[in-house]
Amino acid sequence: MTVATAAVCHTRAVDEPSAPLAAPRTQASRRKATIDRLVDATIAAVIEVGYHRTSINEICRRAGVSHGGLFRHFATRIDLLVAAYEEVTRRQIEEFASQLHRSVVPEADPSTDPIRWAVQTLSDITSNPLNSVIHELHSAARTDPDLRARIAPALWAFLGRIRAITDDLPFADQFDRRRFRLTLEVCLHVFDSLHSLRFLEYDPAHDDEVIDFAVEIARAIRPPP
Amino acid sequence: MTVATAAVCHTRAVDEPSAPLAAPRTQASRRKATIDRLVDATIAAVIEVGYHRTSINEICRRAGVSHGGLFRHFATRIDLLVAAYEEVTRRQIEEFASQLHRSVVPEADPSTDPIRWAVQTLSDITSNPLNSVIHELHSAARTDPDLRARIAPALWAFLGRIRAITDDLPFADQFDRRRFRLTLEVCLHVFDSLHSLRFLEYDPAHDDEVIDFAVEIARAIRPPP
DNA sequence: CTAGATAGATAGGGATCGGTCGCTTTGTCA
DNA sequence: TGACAAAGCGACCGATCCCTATCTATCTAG
Repeated sequence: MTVATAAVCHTRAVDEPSAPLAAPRTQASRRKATIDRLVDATIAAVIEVGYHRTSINEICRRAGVSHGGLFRHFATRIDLLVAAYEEVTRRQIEEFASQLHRSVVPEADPSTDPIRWAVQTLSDITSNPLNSVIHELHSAARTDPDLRARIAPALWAFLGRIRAITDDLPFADQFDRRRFRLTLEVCLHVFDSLHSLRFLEYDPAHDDEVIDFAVEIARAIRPPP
Repeated sequence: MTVATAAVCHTRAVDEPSAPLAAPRTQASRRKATIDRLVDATIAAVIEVGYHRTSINEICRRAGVSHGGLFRHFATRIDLLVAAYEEVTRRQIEEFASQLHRSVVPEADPSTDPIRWAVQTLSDITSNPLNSVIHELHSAARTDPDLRARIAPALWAFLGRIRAITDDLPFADQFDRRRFRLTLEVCLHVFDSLHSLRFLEYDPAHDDEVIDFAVEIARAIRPPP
């Protein structure tokens, strides 16, 4: 055990005995921990109060970091919001791939229709609160050329990864490629738009109705002409 | 001719001889003209700079009205933005009904497929810049309970009018009611979401591809089971 | 152990925010 | 025509915005 480790253990034992990793020990870990807290706080703030109310103050308050500390790691507010956007797309891709994977592993319920599973997964992903971060930044980017230029590459990468994942779906070869891709795009647009109106009224029954209808569309479109 | 009218005519003849109605003559028309200018300026500002940059200053500058003049007619910024939202939904409904109507009047090209016409109309309406005002306010309303409470009734009325118009489409009875409504809802969601990503890249060819696919879906769904 | 570098905190600058308050200009009505 | 009301104006308010400059605390390296 190094001296530094011993010192940290001592401090923890006195101040907060059961707190996990109260103080990082190296500059690098201190830096990473602060950046992670700032990005997490930014994501939470955009979800809860929206893009234009996610101010430096709001982020610092949530992250427990001072103004000076924030600007040590991010030169501008937009830099931090772009980092949050990239982190959100990364998490969404991870969740999407992970959830889709569950339908093809041997333990999956064999009675599950893979098309329905995929549609349900698209609905789940777009109804994730993280998705509203993406929507908020897209909405802001429409009228902010700087922000638009910053998130465009991340958005293209995001769409590319979605396509790569969906093109590998086991039932893809039951469609012709054009119809398959368009069907998936339609589903994504429908759920994206449908769930962005949840602020008005959340009707799970209607969600299910739309999911059923999307499955019906996919089946009706499936046979090549 | 009253004295006031004579004065106005005189001023117009000197300053801008051909300008239409440079100065309203009654309190009521002055009031209406100012309110209209403020609402128009608000709509234009939201389209061009977005919801959160549509400040009192920005609106007054565009409308040629002072701060004091604005607050004479709208108690808060949100009041004005709600008025702009209602005006936009009114214009969109008007445009929607008018454009749909053109496909059923005798002068319409008889070779036009009414389903394709309706789908194209949905795409046109959602790609109208006015639609971004609706999107901006929905996005802001998600995290602003006051705004949400104010625009919710207008949104419900808007959706109700869309449904009333589409339920009267001449080919509605070729579908069963549930599939017909869901198909229209799917189209609206798809075009809404698709066009909200135009800030990234505008690809008319892809728009056409999606329109073709929407028509294909409608035809595949049409026959009752 | 110490000198230098990195991380974090605090105060405040310059600009803009939504909104108020007197004031002037314009229209109304007896 | 003159008193009153409505419409319009712009200075000003406190709050908040993003960001910087300066200082202290912590970590690294020789």
